[in-house]
Amino acid sequence: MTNRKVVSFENIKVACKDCSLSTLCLPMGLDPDDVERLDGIVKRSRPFHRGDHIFRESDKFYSLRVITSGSIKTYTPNENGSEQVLGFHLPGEVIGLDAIQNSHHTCSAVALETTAACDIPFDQLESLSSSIPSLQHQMYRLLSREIGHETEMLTLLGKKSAEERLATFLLSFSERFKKRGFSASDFFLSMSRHEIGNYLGLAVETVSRLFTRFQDEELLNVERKHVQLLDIERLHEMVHSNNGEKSQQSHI
Amino acid sequence: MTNRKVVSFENIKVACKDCSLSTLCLPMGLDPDDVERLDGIVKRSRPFHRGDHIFRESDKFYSLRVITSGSIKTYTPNENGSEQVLGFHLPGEVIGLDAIQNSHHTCSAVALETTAACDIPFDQLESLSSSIPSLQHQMYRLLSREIGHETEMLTLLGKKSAEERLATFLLSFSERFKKRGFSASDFFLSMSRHEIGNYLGLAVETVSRLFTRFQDEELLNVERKHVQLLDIERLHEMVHSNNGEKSQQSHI
DNA sequence: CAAATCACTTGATCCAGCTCAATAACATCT
DNA sequence: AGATGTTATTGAGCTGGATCAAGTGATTTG
Repeated sequence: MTNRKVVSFENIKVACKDCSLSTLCLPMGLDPDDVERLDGIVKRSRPFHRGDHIFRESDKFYSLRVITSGSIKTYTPNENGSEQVLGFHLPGEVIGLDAIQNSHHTCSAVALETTAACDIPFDQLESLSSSIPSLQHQMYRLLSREIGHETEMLTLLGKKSAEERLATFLLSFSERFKKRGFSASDFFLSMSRHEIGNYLGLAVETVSRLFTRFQDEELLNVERKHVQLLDIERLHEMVHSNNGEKSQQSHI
Repeated sequence: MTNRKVVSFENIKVACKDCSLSTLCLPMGLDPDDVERLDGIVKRSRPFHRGDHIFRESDKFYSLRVITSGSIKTYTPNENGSEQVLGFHLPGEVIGLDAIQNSHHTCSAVALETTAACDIPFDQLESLSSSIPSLQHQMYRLLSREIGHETEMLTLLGKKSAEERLATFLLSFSERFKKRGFSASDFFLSMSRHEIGNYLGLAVETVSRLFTRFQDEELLNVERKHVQLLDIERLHEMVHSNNGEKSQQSHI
């Protein structure tokens, strides 16, 4: 999906200050000196291939990961083999935040394609953030933002129709790709229909039918994983335009 | 109840070290000295009455709040007057964490009954946490735990049946009351059926019918807001016992 | 106190999205 | 290239929970 030309993997690590993601990632808003110090604790992990796990639920938690290229999904495995997909993550996004609370991962993360990540040992990050107020601030914001995202997902799953869910999903990717310098209207989704459905609380068949319908309505073209949004405007309306339904209110 | 020597009569504040919630709240795991320092920035806010807002969506964010008595609900108002209930909060729980990200509240909080709260100015908390590593750690854990909670809600809303949702809801209150020294099987719910339904992604009527059915099945007695759980065991089974359905998996 | 309002319950009906089933399009392997 | 497995699409029919409608208690108001 994202052929970022970060030379080659293995040993070469791009310094944070030279990384194209620095405006999305932790260094955001830090002084150059502080970025340097942060850089000192960041490690580049080996590249992951499609299907490789970055971590698994109940693994001991050592470090946060920042995706640098590729994409991953996080999910909670259930006892019986079913799962709930929690999110799809693109370069610049931090995963593992849920694991801070008790030093164990509460979800699993798996690469959806060839993926590289930076590794930030949390204990070191923690002490570093004690001495760099803006880094601490950045961490608080990051965690808070994650809460905000999940809150939006709660509304999506609690109140929105299937069509609104898929539209929201597509627009989210559109914006995130755009923010990363890719096309907002022409991209590849690295996950399966099944995973999309699971994430959105819908059956695969529903997702598939919606794609077909959106295409019939000339909202987009879709060919397997390749999506071209033709009418982003109308997708937005679909999402915001009042779910204006029954005004579900719960008076005090 | 030891009073600190603070100005007004309304501002009589129990010191953190003497507060019965200290094992649930921020001071958890802090040295006495550090609790003292934390105590220095905590203010007791005026009591709120049923229906009073603690804060509203888009209000400027100044401080986190810790409920000390009573209960509140948080919700995101939609343009059209509908809303999504995000959570119900009991003494010892911290609200406002979502607002750190951009200094504005992203949800509203309203008292469900007469409620008191502590007020922790966030900028002061932030600088204090720079100099008290265990407080910083506690903050990271708190934020991470919130992410974990929301993650569980995502699974609830994405995959669970109405009956599983209500059972989960009841058990959550049971445990939280227990942790606060109240009965795990006999309690009052401060929110309406409507609010429960909104929170769980269900219609009021469904919630009402489920209460009736649970009562018929001798899982509980319910009389308006008064709930007595008769078979917590079976409620647990209902939740965990595999939703053993169709093993929704999304293979990579 | 009755009247009005609000919260909850119960019944009847409906429908969005699920399940089941068959087929089609790819992908991977030998 | 063919065989096998996986992923996506499409159709048909079913169902859990929503919606609509009516009634019953509580609670508040005058």
